[in-house]
Amino acid sequence: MLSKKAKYALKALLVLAREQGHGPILIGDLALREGIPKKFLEMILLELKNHGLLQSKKGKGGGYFLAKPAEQIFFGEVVRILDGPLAPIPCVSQMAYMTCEECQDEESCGVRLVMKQVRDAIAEILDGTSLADAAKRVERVRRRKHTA
Amino acid sequence: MLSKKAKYALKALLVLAREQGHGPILIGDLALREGIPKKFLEMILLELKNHGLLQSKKGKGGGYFLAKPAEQIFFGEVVRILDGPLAPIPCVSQMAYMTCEECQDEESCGVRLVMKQVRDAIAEILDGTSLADAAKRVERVRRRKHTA
DNA sequence: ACATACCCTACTATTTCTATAGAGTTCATG
DNA sequence: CATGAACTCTATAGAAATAGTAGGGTATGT
Repeated sequence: MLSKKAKYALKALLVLAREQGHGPILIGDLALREGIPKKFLEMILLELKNHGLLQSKKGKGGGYFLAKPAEQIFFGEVVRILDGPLAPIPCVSQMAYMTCEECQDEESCGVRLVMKQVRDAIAEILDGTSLADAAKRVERVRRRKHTA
Repeated sequence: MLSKKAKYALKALLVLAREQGHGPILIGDLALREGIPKKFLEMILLELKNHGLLQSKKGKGGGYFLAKPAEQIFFGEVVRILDGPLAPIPCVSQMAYMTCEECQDEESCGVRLVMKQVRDAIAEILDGTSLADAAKRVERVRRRKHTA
């Protein structure tokens, strides 16, 4: 399950991706535009900044902007920062592996075998999709809708 | 994230799948064998029974056994019973769809587009893997390990 | 009758999630 | 250099979910 934190983060990042190059954007604007509680979003963006995904400018004319091109920020990275490992179970996590205490033989655990497959499928999608990719797909949907 | 409940359930079911046809198995035996708190497992198995995956017999010589062939019980079903929808976000869930209140236009939401992909990938794996499938894979690993 | 073993409800402790509050810091501008 | 805009950071708090525990009830084989 994706937390609201991660969902809000991704929504805000997608706006920032779209507006990239047009100068900093206010937290308040992002919050208003995406229907996110402002104070909550403040915390989230700060965390993303501290992990190097965003940069900010204080004072008048300030705001947030992407620290790197939208092509280089992936969904997987964002989710890992805010929600932790992608793996559905710690014994198949790449970034936060932990054995199950109750497991007799991890290698031949049926649950683990299947959950490993799930982890890999999730990781392939989320680590293979950048903000730019998602933004492009959104554009395509919007255009199709508009034309129809 | 898979809850311990679902993990324990799947572990117990895999044992029952393996022992299918050899009569009922005691909760206590399952608990001991898989390192699961007995009372907790009791609750879990009951829930699975109430959803039609298991049958039971009371009194001496009693215990639990699968209600249908291991080929017809899928990981997806078990996880849905114990943890709810597979979808990482309610707006892409098949069984428990809910709109995000804050979303302006769901159809062109980038987060949703990507999470839909994730849901489908998870569902394909979990709804495509039966207890029998997993048991077979476990057997294969064990044999390989033994031979080597 | 009696022991065995599942059935069921309720409760509790801990943790996680979703925020909110409020004071502090930096910066542009007049 | 004062002022206000805007981000920074820590602490706190209420609600919900998670992971169990307790304890009695019910059916069954001998």
